[in-house]
Amino acid sequence: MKRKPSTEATSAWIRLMRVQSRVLDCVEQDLKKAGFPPLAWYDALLELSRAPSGELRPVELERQMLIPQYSTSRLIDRLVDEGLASRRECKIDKRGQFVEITEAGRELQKRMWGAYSAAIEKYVGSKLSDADAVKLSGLLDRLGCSCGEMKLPPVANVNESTPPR
Amino acid sequence: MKRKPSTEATSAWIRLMRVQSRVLDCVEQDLKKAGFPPLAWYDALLELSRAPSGELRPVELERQMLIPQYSTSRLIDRLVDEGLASRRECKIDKRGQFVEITEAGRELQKRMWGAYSAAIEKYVGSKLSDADAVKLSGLLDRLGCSCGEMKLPPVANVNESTPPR
DNA sequence: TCAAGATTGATGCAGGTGCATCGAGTGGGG
DNA sequence: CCCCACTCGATGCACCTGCATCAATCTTGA
Repeated sequence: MKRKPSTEATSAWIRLMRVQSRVLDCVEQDLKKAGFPPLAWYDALLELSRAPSGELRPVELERQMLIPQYSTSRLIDRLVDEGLASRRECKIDKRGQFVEITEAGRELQKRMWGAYSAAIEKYVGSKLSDADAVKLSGLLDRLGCSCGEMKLPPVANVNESTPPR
Repeated sequence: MKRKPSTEATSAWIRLMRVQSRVLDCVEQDLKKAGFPPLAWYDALLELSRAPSGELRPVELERQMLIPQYSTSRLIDRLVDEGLASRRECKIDKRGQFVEITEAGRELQKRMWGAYSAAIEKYVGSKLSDADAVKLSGLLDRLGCSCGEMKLPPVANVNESTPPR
């Protein structure tokens, strides 16, 4: 009789899986209904817009977003196709390149934040007091910071002008 | 200055997304490395094995698993292809059918639970006290039970003979 | 200096997912 | 009884993902 994971742990696991997939679904649906592209585009545009001169190496973007290399490569393709970013050659390392956000990209990112933040409020903010949100973050951090080893910023300086990291 | 979602809520949202994707990834990887199929197969086999006579209507399975209809249909295809389940006609409603788990299916489900439970312990159980796991479950439930309207069972009666719902 | 190995980014292929739609079958109201 | 609306499950299509691998370039160390 090993009983490896406690019933409590198992229950938390199940809820983690189900709740995030439901909530993510809801948010993505809201964005889509508002005529916006998927969240991944927002994340990429945000990272680019944050970067010193609006440009990043694909490798950097990849590390920020925690997605595989080929996935980054194709996401950039799509952004470029839509005129939201452009590829620029990298003089110092001819293997590499820079990806630079365009004005259209910056603008889309800002417009998306409107719908995105509304969705976060609707599906998360309105369900939890700030104190509970902090508790939840703390518990989640305990899970996150070790199966991989990425660090999220301590507790985030987020407001309407500098959206989420 | 609207500041719709508090920074606390936004931070919780980000962590929810990132942590679950990391943890899920880890668990799926462990299963794959142990030579098992994806978690979705396990979930389906579990639901089938729980059902009164080891069979369910696809529609039921769909509702249990919270996945779209076409997805269920194709998942069943794969299970049947691998001999883990079989389709049986439904006499009372000729549109429908029953899906019945096979012996091979039941056996695979049990073997997978070994690897699966070990992964849950590794990535969740070992990171959280039971009390914290309960807190986490409670907070997650507050998010889950309203963007859709499914109810997870109150807190789960899970042990080594009756794996997670 | 040069070969071996590591890093960057792209891509062919197989498979999975979402969307729309279809055909078969049911069932309820006129 | 029949027609219309609905439910059940399957499927064609486009797209997206993971995996393996590639070519180009950089770096290292003998």
